[in-house]
Amino acid sequence: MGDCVDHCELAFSWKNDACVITGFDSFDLHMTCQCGQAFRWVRAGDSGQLEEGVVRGRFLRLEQRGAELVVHPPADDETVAIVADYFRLRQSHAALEVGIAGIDPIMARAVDSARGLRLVAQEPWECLVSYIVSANNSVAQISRVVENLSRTWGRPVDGSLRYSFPAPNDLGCASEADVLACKAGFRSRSICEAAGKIAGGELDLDAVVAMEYHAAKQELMRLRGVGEKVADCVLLFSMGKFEAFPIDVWIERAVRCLYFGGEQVSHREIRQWAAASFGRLAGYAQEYLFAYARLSIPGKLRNG
DNA sequence: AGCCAGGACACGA
DNA sequence: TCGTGTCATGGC
Repeated sequence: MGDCVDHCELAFSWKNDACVITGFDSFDLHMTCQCGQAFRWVRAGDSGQLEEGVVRGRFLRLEQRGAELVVHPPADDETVAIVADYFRLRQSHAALEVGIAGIDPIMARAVDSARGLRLVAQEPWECLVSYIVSANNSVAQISRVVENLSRTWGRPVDGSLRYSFPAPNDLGCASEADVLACKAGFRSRSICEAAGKIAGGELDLDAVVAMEYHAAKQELMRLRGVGEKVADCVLLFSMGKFEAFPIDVWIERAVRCLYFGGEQVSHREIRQWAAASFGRLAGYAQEYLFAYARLSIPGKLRNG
């Protein structure tokens, strides 16, 4: 069930320059875009029905109508392909959710609280910078900084007022003071160093993608500002390493309260427990737990 | 005013 | 290998 085999046969039909995608199973566009794994999606439209974002240098304007996903113009073949790929629409997600919900009653509740939540296939470089920025930061602030970086060094994206996320080369030309002006704070130095190392070929993200999970994690952690948690997020959200189990304050709280009776648990213990409990699906389990924990703000999960 | 936010790092024991 | 203070920045 975690083999990421494509199961869903998608159908595409064009109406009025928009493309309607059907054929996918369990999928919730807003849940997926707003859960805090990616930072460039904006809810738009009169009733907040749209999700607008920039992926691979293209402006995407999406709307879900039940079992239909509408790609608003421009919906050329490449754009539609990017959408299907980004949200992994060919993957049978319903089957995966059944598998996760079947692990234990807590996971059943977690899946139920966020059904249709997908792990998107982000671009590694953008994801890396986003999660360097995430250190001791809030989702709203991370989005702001990523948007500032794009506006400052990215390229204008056709059909929108948005900008592409700058390539390592483009960001590599920036001074630390320039990055600081984007409100990146104490993470500015880490961003500049990462851009320099990747632009200079000292670290090859394509090579990291090809590595086995643990080796890939060690490689990413060579970068300043990249510890275990950030590395796991990059591996999970942009490199298809679904055994990654990022542990942040929310996950620690959720695991401690829901599984360890409120007793203190070290990150090392949580990692071992997650690997033993969820195996290759750890990343998906983590994302449902994260959504479940954040949904129960403020404090249902606090202190046992 | 003080604490928290999808932490990492240097330091000391 | 473990805890602790610190790092910008903004919201509550």
